[in-house]
Amino acid sequence: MTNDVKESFNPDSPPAPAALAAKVRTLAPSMTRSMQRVAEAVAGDPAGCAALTVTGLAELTGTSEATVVRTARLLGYPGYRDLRLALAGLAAHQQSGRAPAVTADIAVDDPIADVVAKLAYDEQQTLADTAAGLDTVQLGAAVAAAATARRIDVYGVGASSLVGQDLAQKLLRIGLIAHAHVDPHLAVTNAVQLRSGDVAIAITHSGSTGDVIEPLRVAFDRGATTIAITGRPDGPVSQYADHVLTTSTARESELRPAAMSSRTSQLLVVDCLFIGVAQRTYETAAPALSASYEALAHRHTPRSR
Amino acid sequence: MTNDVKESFNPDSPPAPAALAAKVRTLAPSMTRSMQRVAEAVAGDPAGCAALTVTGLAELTGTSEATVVRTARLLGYPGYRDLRLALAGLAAHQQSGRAPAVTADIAVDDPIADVVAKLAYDEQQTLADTAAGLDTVQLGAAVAAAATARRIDVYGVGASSLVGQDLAQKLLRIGLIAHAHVDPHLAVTNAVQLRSGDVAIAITHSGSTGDVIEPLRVAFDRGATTIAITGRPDGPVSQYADHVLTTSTARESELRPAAMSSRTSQLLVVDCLFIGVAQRTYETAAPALSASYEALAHRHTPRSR
DNA sequence: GTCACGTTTGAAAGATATTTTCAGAGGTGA
DNA sequence: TCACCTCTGAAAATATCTTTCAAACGTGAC
Repeated sequence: MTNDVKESFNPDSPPAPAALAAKVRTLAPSMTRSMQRVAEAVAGDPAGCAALTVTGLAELTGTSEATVVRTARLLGYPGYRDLRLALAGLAAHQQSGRAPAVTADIAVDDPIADVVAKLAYDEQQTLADTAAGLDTVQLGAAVAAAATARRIDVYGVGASSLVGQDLAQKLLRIGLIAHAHVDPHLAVTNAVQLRSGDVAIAITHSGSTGDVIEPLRVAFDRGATTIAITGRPDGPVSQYADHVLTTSTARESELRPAAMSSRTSQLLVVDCLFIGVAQRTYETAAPALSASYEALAHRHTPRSR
Repeated sequence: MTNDVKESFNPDSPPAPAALAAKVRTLAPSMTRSMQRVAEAVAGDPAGCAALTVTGLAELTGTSEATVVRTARLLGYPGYRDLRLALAGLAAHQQSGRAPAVTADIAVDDPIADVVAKLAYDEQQTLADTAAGLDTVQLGAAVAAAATARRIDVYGVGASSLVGQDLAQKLLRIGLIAHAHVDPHLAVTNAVQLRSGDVAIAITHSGSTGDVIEPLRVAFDRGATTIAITGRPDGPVSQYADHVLTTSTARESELRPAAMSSRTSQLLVVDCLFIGVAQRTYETAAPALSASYEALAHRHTPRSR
């Protein structure tokens, strides 16, 4: 049989979802005049009909409830109620098939709803790209180093600084000694203290942020295990990194600076790193996490309910 | 005849097409026990529930018809009939897209590659849920207020503080006067300065973080336009918010605290807010953005290769 | 502990929607 | 023209959904 339903590439129809129009055409000749009017309305605007009661559809088609029910029966449903459910499904199906035009850049005059859709789509894309491009061997090595580190220093400036703080905050929560450095001078000063068994993590999208490379270089020279989280694995920062974790570089637009999407990518990498460490230190991490929840609980006012 | 084909991307907030699962999670905490049972059944097996009458679903969940109707109302539908139609749509929707393979929670003994895949998937899901559940009208109003604000104060503590800093950082970049407050005492002290024409933004996942609610309340009392970004739109924080932007509540596990996925959701909302504001202030925002790029350029060492 | 009060809940009444029934309208061929 | 059949919709019957209301439950105050 040759189904040439052109609206969807998925003509799959176990009960009778998308093949409704075809069914109407097939059965139309065996219908009476009134029933044809109903069937026509149903096939022409499934979504609209799904919103109508049996009485409403009868009025719309200038027929009676009885006729509507008869038509539903002829189309293979137990009654109008079930036809209506099928129509609702069909409507949703059609709407989803309508390819969302979210691949375009965000423009100045985009309505706010489009901004939300495009942004969410882009971020999802960034996540997928990052996950696909992440070297799990490098990640595993980084996790191993961090899980057993005496102390962990994180360097990041600008947008990356927040990512670094996020990482340090979480590592602290599971009982590790982690610190995020924002001030480049203090970062270098502290890096001097590092030695073998310590871990230094530099976060920079461009891979060439001097303020971040410098402390990492010092840590590297001191014998610490160094990790770079960067979108440019071939950049200068990698020179001083034992392990390089690559973030993806999403497309940017005038309204959406690179810092925005790189942050999403960086956060995913950082979260993976964190969870990996939490797994390895589960014995101590789990109680530490519970403890921090409880400590916070009293800071929340009781809910209204 | 009047065909009212609704083909806008995000028709309106009351009926939720695919965002149902997210909506259930968001609203679940504010539900009573019986209603939670119903909501759980609905979210767990939309297709199955779509086949049930109100009586059937009441029996299945061991509750009464009244409770089922109440739940449907809470989820934003006029009654059970409409919820059922939406469920039918959702079921059809789900059937078209194949079931994802990475729905399991992250376990302690997952290999690192699985962690990456699951985490990325969860985050993507969180983004989709957030985008679907975001009220664009509220967002638009928030954007309008922020774009014309004399000054913008952002409150957030803990994980949300980083989100707040991110927002403030970006708004500063396009020439707005924005400040992220981390210290609750200073936040209140500063909130006293606010007045009509100013904007205060509180970020709290739980919706009941006293340290964040307090400054927002003060700002609200002073006549500033207040915005709450929260996962609990029915929480105490909303009392003092002119506009509530809802973040989605993703499932959490022992290794993946709620703070982690809420952060993703919050960042998306914040980014949408930012871009909305950037659109509205494009004349000044665009040059400001370019200027900040150039100012940063010399901080990057020329790349190797 | 006990009481008062607000919340939650389901049984049953009430309102709608759907299905069935049935009698008349409309058509067709002798 | 008439007998006969099909088609049709009004209205009754049934199913489904919604609302009401009082009892059960939980919670905080005393």
